Amino acid sequence: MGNQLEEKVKELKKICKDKNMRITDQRIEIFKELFQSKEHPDAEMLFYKLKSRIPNLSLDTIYRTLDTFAELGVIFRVDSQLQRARFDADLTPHYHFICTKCGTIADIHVDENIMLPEDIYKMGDVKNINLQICGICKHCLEEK
Amino acid sequence: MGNQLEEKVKELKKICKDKNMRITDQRIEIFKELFQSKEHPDAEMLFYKLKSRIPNLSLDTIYRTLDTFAELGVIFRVDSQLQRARFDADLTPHYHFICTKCGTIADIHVDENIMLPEDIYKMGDVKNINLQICGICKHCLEEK
DNA sequence: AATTTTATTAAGAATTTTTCTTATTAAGAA
DNA sequence: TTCTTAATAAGAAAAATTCTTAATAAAATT
Repeated sequence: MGNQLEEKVKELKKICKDKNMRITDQRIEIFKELFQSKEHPDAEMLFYKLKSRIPNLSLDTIYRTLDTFAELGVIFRVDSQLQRARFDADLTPHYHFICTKCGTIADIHVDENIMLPEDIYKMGDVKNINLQICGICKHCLEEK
Repeated sequence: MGNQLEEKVKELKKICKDKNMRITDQRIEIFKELFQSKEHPDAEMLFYKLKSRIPNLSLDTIYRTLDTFAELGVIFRVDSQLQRARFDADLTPHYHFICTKCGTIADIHVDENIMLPEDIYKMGDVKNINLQICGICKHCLEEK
């Protein structure tokens, strides 16, 4: 049970080692806290929870670490990594490819909306379905 | 061609009337600008473009109007309406139901990832797929 | 084990995005 | 035309995130 956590931490340590990243208390504790949480916490929630264990922890470290982890693919960011609110007046069924480098958003038009499990509608009153495919666009890939 | 815009503006005006909302120049021009744009603009991009047509336009009005339109379902917001970055260490295939009222995020686990059209992978280097179902959760619905 | 190198951190300032406050304006009703 | 009040402009304020700099500590080297 709790071994799953240890296993995951071990994995994380290996990834850090492989990437020549240092294994710090902050990194380990932030990961542990997030892994054990089921509430999809934000930086401040983690900060509050970890403050007792790491008294001089700074919020900036949490932001930085979460960014690093998300970049590594060790954790998932639930929010769209868009720094600003973006809008679209096109209401026909389509999704978005978001380039995380240049911020360009491209439409992916489809014949009809993806089929989703019925369970979704049991969660509450569904207002909209937002499918974002994040990555690096062709243009940015060529620049590299 | 350009008639599609006029048609859409007519629709918008009707919706405003039905909802006892005033039909202001600002609202019409913001909608027109967004509808004609294919770049999924943010508030500032719209502000810059509209400034010449409406010299004393304020950025606040744009934010307010876009919010109103999104609420009405007249436009779509591409970013997640999460005000803060939120994270998840669970990497098994699942999606998120986000309550736009209380901010709770609930997991929707699925057997496997949704099938997406191949076209997606032609857009660039896909890093992750983020499916957010937004709405009002059961708990909030009962409170009302 | 001690020393060195340098990545990471803490602290707080700064920046960025968005929202709020208040007086003014103008849409639509009377 | 006048009246009512929703919507706006302007700028202040708030909220979230990132940056700057000096200090710390991880891990490589001696």
